[in-house]
Amino acid sequence: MKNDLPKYRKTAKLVRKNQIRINNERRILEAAVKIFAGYGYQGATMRKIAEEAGLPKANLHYYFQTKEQLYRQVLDGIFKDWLAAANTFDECEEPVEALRGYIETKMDLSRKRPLESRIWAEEILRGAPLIQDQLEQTLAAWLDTRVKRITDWINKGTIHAMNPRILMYMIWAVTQHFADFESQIRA
Amino acid sequence: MKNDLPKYRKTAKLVRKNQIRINNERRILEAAVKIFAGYGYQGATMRKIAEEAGLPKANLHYYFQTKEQLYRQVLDGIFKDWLAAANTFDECEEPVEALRGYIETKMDLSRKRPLESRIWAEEILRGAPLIQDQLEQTLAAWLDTRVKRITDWINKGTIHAMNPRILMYMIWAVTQHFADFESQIRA
DNA sequence: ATTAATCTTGACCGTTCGGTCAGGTTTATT
DNA sequence: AATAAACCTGACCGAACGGTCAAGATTAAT
Repeated sequence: MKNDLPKYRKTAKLVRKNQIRINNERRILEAAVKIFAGYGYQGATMRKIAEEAGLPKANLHYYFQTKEQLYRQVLDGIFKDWLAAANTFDECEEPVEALRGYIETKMDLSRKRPLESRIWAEEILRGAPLIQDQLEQTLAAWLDTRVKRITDWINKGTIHAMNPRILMYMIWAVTQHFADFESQIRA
Repeated sequence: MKNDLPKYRKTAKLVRKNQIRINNERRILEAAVKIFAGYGYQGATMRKIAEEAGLPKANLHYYFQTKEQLYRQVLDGIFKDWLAAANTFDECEEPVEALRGYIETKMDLSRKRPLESRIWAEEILRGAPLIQDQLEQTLAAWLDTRVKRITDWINKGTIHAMNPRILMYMIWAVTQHFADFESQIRA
């Protein structure tokens, strides 16, 4: 009895209580995306990110202990989006539609979030020094199921025989690179 | 008469005279390629390059005044090689052979010189901040002649109708990205 | 109203960065 | 042999880096 009201209020308060934290972390992460995309990991500085976020530098370190941790969280967000987009590959039965859907979704993602795409590309280019484990585990499994699917298509004669893994890499390469270079291609 | 011998000797001496300079500049450039490829422009330091070259840091600054100048020379070398490879596009009359030859040469180059390819990719990814002008001039002209060629093929019906510029970009993207990501693809 | 927890921040720290320079050594020229 | 030119380098510099911290301000809980 005594607990019900406090409990209810406590929950409500908790939502509001974290508002400052949530808000500031978002601001910092958004600023971090811009700066990391524009300067790369090494070129980006905590000062620039703080300036972009409109907060004192020491405040960034209150929410994210180190530059590397901040960068990791940025990468995490990108990785989740990328994986989600990749799932469109499973929605279609026919190879043409599945591939087209996947490519379009991936291109869309890169176009709509060019900054994140750039950060991602740089991290991969540098050999994914910070997310190698995560990438190897998640990506290997993800790739395997798609490779199996393509193999099935080949066996059924729906598409020409080819190394399915190579096909996936080609699609990956084309979309990623296209997205990254699009702004320059325009010019 | 009096001049002949001295002149001859002078030339011979000049060749030998510059040996030290030529040798050291080569050593430094080779070290710079390794370090720039491994750490990126910002991540690379003159100390690391000096260590890799086995020379004191101050010595690098004797031959290359600034880090940026050293980096520019590295880029210059890569650009020249890349352009030379690109000329294989002109050697064949038939589209299939021309394209295949170009792609193969470019892939070969990327495979044989993965470090340079990486540096190049990173520079492009960052928006070519240091070689934009050079790139725009040389590349635009280079692209134009190839685009004309592809257009001719299309008009003759030798290949399917498509945006020739897009075709070039796709080939470029695939080969470049493939080369850059190959080591990871292997793993 | 008081206490506790969270948030904020200017000032500061040790380290490393790119770059400089004086003065010595080696190599080329006469 | 003497002079000049090119080369070498340890020691040093100011600036900027990532990160810390104490002490105050704000917000939440009792």
